[in-house]
Amino acid sequence: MKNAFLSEMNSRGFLNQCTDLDKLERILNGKSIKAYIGFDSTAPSLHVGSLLQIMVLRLLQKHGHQPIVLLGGGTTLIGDPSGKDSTRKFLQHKDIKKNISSIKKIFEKLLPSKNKKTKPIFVDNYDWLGKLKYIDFLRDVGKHFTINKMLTFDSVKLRLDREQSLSYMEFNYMILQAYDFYQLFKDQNCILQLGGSDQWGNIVNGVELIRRTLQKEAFGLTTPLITLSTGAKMGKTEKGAVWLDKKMFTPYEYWQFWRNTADEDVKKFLKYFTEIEMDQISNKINSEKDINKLKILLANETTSILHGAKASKDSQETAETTFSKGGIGKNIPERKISKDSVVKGINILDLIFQNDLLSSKSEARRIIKNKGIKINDKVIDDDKKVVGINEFEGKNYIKLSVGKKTHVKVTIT
RNA sequence: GGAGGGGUACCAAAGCGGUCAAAUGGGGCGGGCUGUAAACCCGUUGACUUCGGUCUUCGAAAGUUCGAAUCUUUCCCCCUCCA
Repeated sequence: MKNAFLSEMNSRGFLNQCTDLDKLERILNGKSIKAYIGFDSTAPSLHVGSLLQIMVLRLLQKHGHQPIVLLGGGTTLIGDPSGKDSTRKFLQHKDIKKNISSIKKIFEKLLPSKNKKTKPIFVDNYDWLGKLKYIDFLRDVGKHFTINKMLTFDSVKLRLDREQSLSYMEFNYMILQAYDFYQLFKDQNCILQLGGSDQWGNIVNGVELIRRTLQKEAFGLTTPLITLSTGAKMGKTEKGAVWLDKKMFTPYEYWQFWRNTADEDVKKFLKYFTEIEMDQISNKINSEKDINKLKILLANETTSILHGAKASKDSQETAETTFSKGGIGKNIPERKISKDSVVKGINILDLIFQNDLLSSKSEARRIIKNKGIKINDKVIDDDKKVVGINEFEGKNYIKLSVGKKTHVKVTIT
């Protein structure tokens, strides 16, 4: 592959399917293009599940092309049935708008905007979808879609095969997404739509719509679906989603998430989620025998991309202090406790519960029984334990641990 | 429209008048081993508790009964077959 962008896409493992790779390559060799990816606005933040797409946009910028970030104010009102078993909850337009504005902030951190030629363009498809007239739309756009074909798309077929209901509203999703591409092609001269492999059907529909209505060629390219070695989907942990917004998921937690990558996934993730040059990655993989060092590298790089170099370094230091030295790192989540309660003494269950470390006292009791609760690394084996000034050992804080990985610093105020 | 089957905890699925806070499996959580992996092993998995118990839960509501996830009635939802 001669084109630098596509060849890096390829070597990083980002290429899944393309409508016409050879032709796209010829075009990319000749000029800079605009490409777009659409993002759902169902939540106030994106989570790591969208990170691969963002990495692709960064790569696009690195090679001199301009990304268009489509935040689906219109399509989120409808809900993409791709890969979903059931209709998701109905969102209100005002909530979607709020989501869009906070998601946008994340993109502003992740996509550099200094270079005029590659700075990201943000669009909201509500701007055009919201204005559509039903009859006109059916005549102009709807006539290009046959039900016969729509029924063959996975997003629809899977639902029907499993006999899960698919509303007429959702059934229209793919047409709206196709129309988005058409719109961006016409208005912005955007010739490429990127997306995850589950978006293939939606993307192809857009390419075809453009061909039929404008007699022009547009391209679609998808990235593979990432699955973890455990078979689970990326981005969700048992404790919830791994959010990119630091208010919802702190840099330290984010660092920990990557640090805890399964052995089998580390090399793959270095390619996907860091921007270390490919030859350096292979060097490191070959020379580094300690897989934990590679995990730290992964955590450092990913955290640095999202939260900045300092946050990444702090997180690493915190992890080192906390896990290797058994101390309290500076980025460890902090909790406050009033001087009063310390003097009076506070029951261990209340202490845990009040600090939101566990969702119930029963759970805390159980864990105490299993020797999972520690104060300053000493196991607490009595659920009636009263924590008082003694536990503070002359300092104004203690380390309170639940299990091996959750540690908080409780400070007297 | 007709005939049948079903809705049980995070998920799947058993229970079909008391011994049911509900078998079993998965998942989760805690511990052990290790490397803040994986695999494996042990424990645990509704809430509150003075550890005696108490309270809330088997689609929803009402009822029968000393006692209901289990029986009755009505309602809501899902599925299969026929038209």
